[in-house]
Amino acid sequence: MAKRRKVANLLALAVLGTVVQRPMHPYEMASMLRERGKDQDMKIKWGSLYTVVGNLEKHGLIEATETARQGARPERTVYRITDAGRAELVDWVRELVSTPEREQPRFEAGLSLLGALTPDDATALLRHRLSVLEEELAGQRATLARLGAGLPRLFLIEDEYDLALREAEATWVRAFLAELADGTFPGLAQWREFHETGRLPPEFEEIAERGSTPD
Amino acid sequence: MAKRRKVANLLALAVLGTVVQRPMHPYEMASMLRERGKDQDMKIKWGSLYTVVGNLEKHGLIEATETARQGARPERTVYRITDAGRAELVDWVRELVSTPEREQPRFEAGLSLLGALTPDDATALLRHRLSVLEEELAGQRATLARLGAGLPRLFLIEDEYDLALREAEATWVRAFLAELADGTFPGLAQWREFHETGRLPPEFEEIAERGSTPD
DNA sequence: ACGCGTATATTCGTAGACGAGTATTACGGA
DNA sequence: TCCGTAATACTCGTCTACGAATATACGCGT
Repeated sequence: MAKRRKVANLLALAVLGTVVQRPMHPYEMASMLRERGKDQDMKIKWGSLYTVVGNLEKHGLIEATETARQGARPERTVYRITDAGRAELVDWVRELVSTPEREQPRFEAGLSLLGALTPDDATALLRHRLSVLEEELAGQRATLARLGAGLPRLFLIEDEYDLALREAEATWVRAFLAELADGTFPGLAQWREFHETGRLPPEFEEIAERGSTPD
Repeated sequence: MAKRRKVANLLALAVLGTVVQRPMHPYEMASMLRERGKDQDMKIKWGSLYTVVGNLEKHGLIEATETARQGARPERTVYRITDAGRAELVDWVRELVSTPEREQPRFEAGLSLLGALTPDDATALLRHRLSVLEEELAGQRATLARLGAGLPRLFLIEDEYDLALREAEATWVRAFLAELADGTFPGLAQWREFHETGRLPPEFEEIAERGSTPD
């Protein structure tokens, strides 16, 4: 079992990743993260940032250096990474890269309860998802091409990976939609029937009672 | 903006998904979830379960019916879904299905700091990841085939989706590894140099200083 | 030279997530 | 029949995440 990290929040990893470059104060870390677009989705959570920095310090992964004060403002504490911090950073990245981990994406949670919608509703919504997805993909491809011109690939692999996976998602949704649209999806009739009559077709009752994956 | 849910935890969605079938007490919900393998990764978090059930009740999405007591044990409260709960369930699933959302998978976080490892280390770790992934995929394919025989596809789409995405991940990792192995990955020399000399090649210094994605 | 919007920089309170503990019952074997 | 182990069913306390509030500095339009 991966020994659990003293500071588990992924934001802490990002912080270590910035402060390894040069000493910084928290707000500066946030700005650097923001500049890198590391945040676009996960918008900087100020609360967490200071908690996490505090914890990193408590566990000796970073340490305060100067605590300069400018004008009458609260003093900005500048942190520097320690050897332990550097070690933790490498170890953490090694773990993340080497070990696939089952995550629970929200879409999957939705899919697992897709039966709660009517087939027609599900179809319409998936179509919507697909079109948004396609738009976003176009944008991502463009950005990647633009940045790829001036930056080493190494700085962009996360984006390449993200793009690849989202493309796979789009492909999957398209295939699923096709089956729904042309009626070849097996069980479509029963699914529809269930929503019209409000009852499960008899052959499913026992199935619904127990779980669907009796491992 | 998606109005935020009164109860945001995804576990709450799962709970609604079980209790919509018939009234249940918390422990029973957990068992049903476990049976469905909904947990294998996200092992049931007992603490959260009762908090979440409490919150669902507080917001009128479920309500207590009988509070039977057997023997001297603490009374088991049985909950039933309300109309509001049913509405919330459908609305939530609709949202999850219709709207792609940027998530932050752990692997991606690792990739974005891949530069912290040496190319050789990264290669070895990715190979490890790939082999674990392949093994898991074989397992998933087998399970899916086995279950697919006795269950309607609708009950298994999350698994199909998950399989498809993990396959895409494996494919991507394979391609990346190939580039690293045959040395065609651009910037490989500089990456290696950085770890040998401890300094960035001059052409990257300015890049490292500002962010990599000046959106 | 004076507001005023925006960027800088951090603190604090609270809701929620979760691990670990607790207590009872059922069951199977020696 | 007696004990140990597994399953049932929950409670509690801690630790964390995060939103929202706060307060000052700076640039620029008028």
